[in-house]
Amino acid sequence: MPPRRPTILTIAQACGVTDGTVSRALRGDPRVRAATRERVLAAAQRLGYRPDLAARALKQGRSGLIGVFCDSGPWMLHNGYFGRLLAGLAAAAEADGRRLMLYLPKVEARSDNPAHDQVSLGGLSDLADGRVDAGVVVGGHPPSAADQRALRQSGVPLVWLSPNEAVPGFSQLLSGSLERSRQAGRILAALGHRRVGFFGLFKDSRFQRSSLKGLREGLGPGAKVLEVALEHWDLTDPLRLEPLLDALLKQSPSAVVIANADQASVLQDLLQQRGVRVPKDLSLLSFGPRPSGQRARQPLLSLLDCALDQGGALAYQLVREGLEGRPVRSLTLEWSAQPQGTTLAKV
Amino acid sequence: MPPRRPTILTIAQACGVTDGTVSRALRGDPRVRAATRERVLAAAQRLGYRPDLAARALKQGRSGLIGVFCDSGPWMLHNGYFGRLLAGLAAAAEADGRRLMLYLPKVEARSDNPAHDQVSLGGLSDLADGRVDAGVVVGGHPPSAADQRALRQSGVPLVWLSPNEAVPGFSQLLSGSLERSRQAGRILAALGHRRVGFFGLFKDSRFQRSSLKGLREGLGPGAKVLEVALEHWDLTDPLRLEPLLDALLKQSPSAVVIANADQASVLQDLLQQRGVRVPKDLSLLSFGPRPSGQRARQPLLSLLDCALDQGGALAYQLVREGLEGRPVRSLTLEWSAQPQGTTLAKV
DNA sequence: TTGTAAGCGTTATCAA
DNA sequence: TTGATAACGCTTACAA
Repeated sequence: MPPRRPTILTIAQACGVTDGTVSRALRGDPRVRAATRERVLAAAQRLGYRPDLAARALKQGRSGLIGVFCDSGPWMLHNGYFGRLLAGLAAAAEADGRRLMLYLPKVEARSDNPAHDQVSLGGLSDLADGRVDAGVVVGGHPPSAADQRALRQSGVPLVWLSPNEAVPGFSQLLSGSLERSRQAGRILAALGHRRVGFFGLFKDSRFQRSSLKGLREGLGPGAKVLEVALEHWDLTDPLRLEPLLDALLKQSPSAVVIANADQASVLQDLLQQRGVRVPKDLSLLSFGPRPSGQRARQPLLSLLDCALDQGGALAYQLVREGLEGRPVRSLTLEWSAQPQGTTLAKV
Repeated sequence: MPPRRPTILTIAQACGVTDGTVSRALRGDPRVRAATRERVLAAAQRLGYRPDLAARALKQGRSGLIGVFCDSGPWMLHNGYFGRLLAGLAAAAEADGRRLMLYLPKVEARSDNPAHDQVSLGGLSDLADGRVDAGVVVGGHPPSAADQRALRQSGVPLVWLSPNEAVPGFSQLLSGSLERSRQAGRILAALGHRRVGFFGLFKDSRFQRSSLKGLREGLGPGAKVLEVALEHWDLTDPLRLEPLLDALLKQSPSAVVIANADQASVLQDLLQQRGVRVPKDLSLLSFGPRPSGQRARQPLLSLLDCALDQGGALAYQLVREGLEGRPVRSLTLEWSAQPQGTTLAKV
């Protein structure tokens, strides 16, 4: 048996005081004699005491933990977009004395213990398990009515980090797909482009619809938008992209807007293989931080950028507001007006 | 005031039984009458009861949480290597009914509350705050003696995910930089390469030393290894890489081994700009999963791959062993023997 | 300035 | 089969 870790009572006995006094001394309460405080601190040091934050959380009713639910699995952690957002969120939380707890949807149901589902459904409403003070939901799936009810009832303030869904009653950080696409449209219109391809994701998804809407608005009347919708999360598989690209090229666009920057890299390579010169024959414009492996590309992919670290901090700001009981509200990520890169040309 | 969330006692009163009985009913204890159980379950359902896992953890002495300490900050989350490893770890933990809690080193010290440091040092030994059953440390910094002592004393089993450090007394998942470099050397030797450049990181770091050692062993006697050491974590900045690359090229290697695959992408671009034909003039070999934006490259970067998701699962395996009190041990990541890609040629 | 004691929500032991 | 009761480690009125 390993010796149990020292508690506040261990120290109390070592110092000949009671646990209440030790607690006060450790927390810097002024109502304790200087000599006593020193004895207590010395003993704590000597015994290697570390406060049990779980017990403290139970007593105080708050844990200092923020739950993060990644609704489409762990791959989000190393995704260029969500990963950066999460990193920003984590940094902001940590700087404010809170930590992140990860909740992932359950891949396979564990049915070995019949009571287990009562404990952990492995779903969104796990955020109401009493361990976190607030939650952040990252991803696009709209929550089920039951989950929404459970979470609303639990009183845990939630922030949604969704592409574009509007979840009533919760704070949200919207990705701004409408606004950024509108900006892209304006930039291309100014260069004279009238036939513009759009490489997006999932036909008729909210993301796709708002992107197309923004692009059309930005381009202005009379312009033609050629839609491509990849029906799969694997955005960079050349085998999936090639037929879509070839179909798009047949419609001879003068520019292509690509929702994902990693995907844009792959398309650059496919275009080169086809002898399509960028930006002479075709202009390219994409979004997001430049993929790290792409920084020496010639020509350099033009991007509308977004400070995703700051986006994460913004999400944390909403979390704080929720914890303070302030009313819910929505923020939208800001995308830079100037596309940096060299894959844009006049038509 | 929002109504407090229902507890086990709320249910007990609603059903006219005691809290003990409710607890038993909910947890599937056979020593409870079927009729009672049904009444309890119905009430739990109706009231929207969710067990407070924090309280349960306090009582049972284990929380089902694994602490993850990222020793060089949140950027690790979206790093191609660590991010994937973490994702694998998270998935394995979740499948086993445990969740991950993130610990990041504190960016700036909070000195507003003098007692705060007693509570949260923002360092490695925070893993002993009583909230996690075990910890995973990801990164290369060797732990301070004080941290090691604190953690050993706390009894929290720890697994180190380090490039190559050996931390005595703790389980480790080593990256296998020695073995993979040896494999790379053998492959190049078989193709006749005798002058091989190595693009690594931090001169005289353990990582660098073991990589060079493995490469030399694999190449065999008489071969010449030309070392390049980037002295910065920003691996893909073209401005930093260009002078190093030019210096290397002056020594006319016939092949270059590049430790990081993102970096290799940038180097591919820089080589193309310099008119160096790959693999005709220079063979390239790197490690790790192919960066997603690079999948349509011609020629395709040759890589020794490693299933990092499985690596994460392996790390979780070590965590489990620690929780079960089994002795500590070290595992090493396995790198595939066959380099996939087309940037290798005979000399 | 310190001690006492209640309680956070749960589980577990012992009686009944 | 159920009820009382004592923890788990900590905080915090209230009393002394």
